[in-house]
Amino acid sequence: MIAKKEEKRIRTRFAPSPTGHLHIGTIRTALFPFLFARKNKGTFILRIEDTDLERSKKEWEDELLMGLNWMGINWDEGPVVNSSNYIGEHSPYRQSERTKIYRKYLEQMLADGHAYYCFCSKEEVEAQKQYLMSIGESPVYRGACRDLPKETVEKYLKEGRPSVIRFRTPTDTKVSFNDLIRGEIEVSTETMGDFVLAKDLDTALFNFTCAVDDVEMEITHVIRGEDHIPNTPKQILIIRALGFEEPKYAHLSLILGTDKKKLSKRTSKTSLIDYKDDGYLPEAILNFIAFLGWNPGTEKEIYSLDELIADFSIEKIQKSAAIFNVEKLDWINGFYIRKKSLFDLTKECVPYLIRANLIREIAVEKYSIIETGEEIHLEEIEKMVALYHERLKKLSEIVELIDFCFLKELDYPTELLKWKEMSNQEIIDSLNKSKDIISNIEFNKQNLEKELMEEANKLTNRGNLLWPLRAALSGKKNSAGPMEIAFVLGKEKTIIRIEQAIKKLK
RNA sequence: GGCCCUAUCGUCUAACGGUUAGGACACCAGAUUUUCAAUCUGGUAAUCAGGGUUCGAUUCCCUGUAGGGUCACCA
Repeated sequence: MIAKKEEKRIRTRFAPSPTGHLHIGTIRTALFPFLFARKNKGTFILRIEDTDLERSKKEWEDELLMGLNWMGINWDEGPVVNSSNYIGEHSPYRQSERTKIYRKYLEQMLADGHAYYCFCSKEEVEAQKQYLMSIGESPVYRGACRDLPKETVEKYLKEGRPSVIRFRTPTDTKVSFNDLIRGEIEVSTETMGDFVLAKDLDTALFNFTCAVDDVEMEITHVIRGEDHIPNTPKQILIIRALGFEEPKYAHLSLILGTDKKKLSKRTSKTSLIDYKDDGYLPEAILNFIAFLGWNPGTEKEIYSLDELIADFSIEKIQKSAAIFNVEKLDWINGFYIRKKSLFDLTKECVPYLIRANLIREIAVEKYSIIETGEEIHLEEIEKMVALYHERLKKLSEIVELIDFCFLKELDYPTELLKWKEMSNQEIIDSLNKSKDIISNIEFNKQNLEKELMEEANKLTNRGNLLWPLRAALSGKKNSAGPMEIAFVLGKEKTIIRIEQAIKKLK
């Protein structure tokens, strides 16, 4: 059955090159075309632009794929997977596997005169550019090879002279396109010159491969970073020379660091992996990144991926660059952590505790505490995590927050036990009082709370009882409350810690 | 240097040409509290500058300024 021809289904692509760590800004240029495709029930394509064999590495591609997967940005098309390496059913398209396609179009352009061989040396080209720059003109190639007689070209080729393939850019005309985000953009062909399409028939370069693939893959909307604006007219020219119609374009602004420069390692972490390791949740990063340059026009700010898809629209994308502001990311991350179930949160915290050498996994949901050798079940760790569920901004912080729960003896200055103007003797008395109460009650949360607070309320300042106790139990200036901690620690450990503190004071 | 893009609180941003220029993060103050968070309440804080167009410009136009991108046989 022949399907009725409907209006073009939307197809977008994300076309990264695997030449380094997966940048947080790269995630954003993946997210927007993804959202646009999903919103419009279209197709989202992943195309790895690895024509630069020198710089492209498999490890970077792996990191890229894992990162996208972690964020929930999945692509729809590509060669069917036959290795177990991928989580999705398709591996991405790779330009390194498409040289035949590029060759075909290159030959076509050479044959119809849209492209030509150039035999100028790098030095000649460079010198010309320097000169043009010095007289205030666009530094572009305007070489002699453009109109080399056919016979000369063939002769040179036969001689094996080094050459490249250039585009015969139409002179003295303008290329314009309607950017979906920025509106009309017009560029004169005089400012681009005859740029290089390929080093040779089997080594096509970026502008050419990109243009060819966008039409070959029937991309309807090219959504990419602002840094590609200058490439767009070139690619449009190539596409038209090939006899196709160009897609629509939308150029996203860049993410800037706090120094208002392109986000770089100088001012913050830049790779997604670093954020992941630091304990940022994918849903928080997603929410934050989406709102850097986009908003729904309402006051709703918390968005899941599905909600983003539902409300996404290209018109709401901001034209200006946004500064990456970690404080807001921290806030959103804390928000998502608070929303997480305690069980899930605990499971995500465990790897951090293991990495910090506080515990070691010995069986499913069972661990041993490194320092004491004691066995501990996930449920008990859960109680510790619960103490800080509301305070946590990123998962990695859990280590410094609950490390005291796993230690045999705490190391802290005696000074810490002192609340306001208490004397040593008063602190000892206070701790003894707490110890008596804890020793004599039936040990549970309610009793702890009730008896200790009752005693504290008798004093002019509750801190006189509660501060020394809390400091003795946690060894920290800031922590959760003493009753909560005592309950998590258990009766025996609680009493030992009070005794240790008293000993310190004597 | 040429070309291109951008410009609202410190930051992310909202505002059919008519609003006391709104919200969020951060910050400050208060409430709560043994501490630190969390939470609640309140507050400080912005239309880059100069010209137009208009009865009226954050909004439209021009110029300037500032910032960014790009000018590879990289992508």
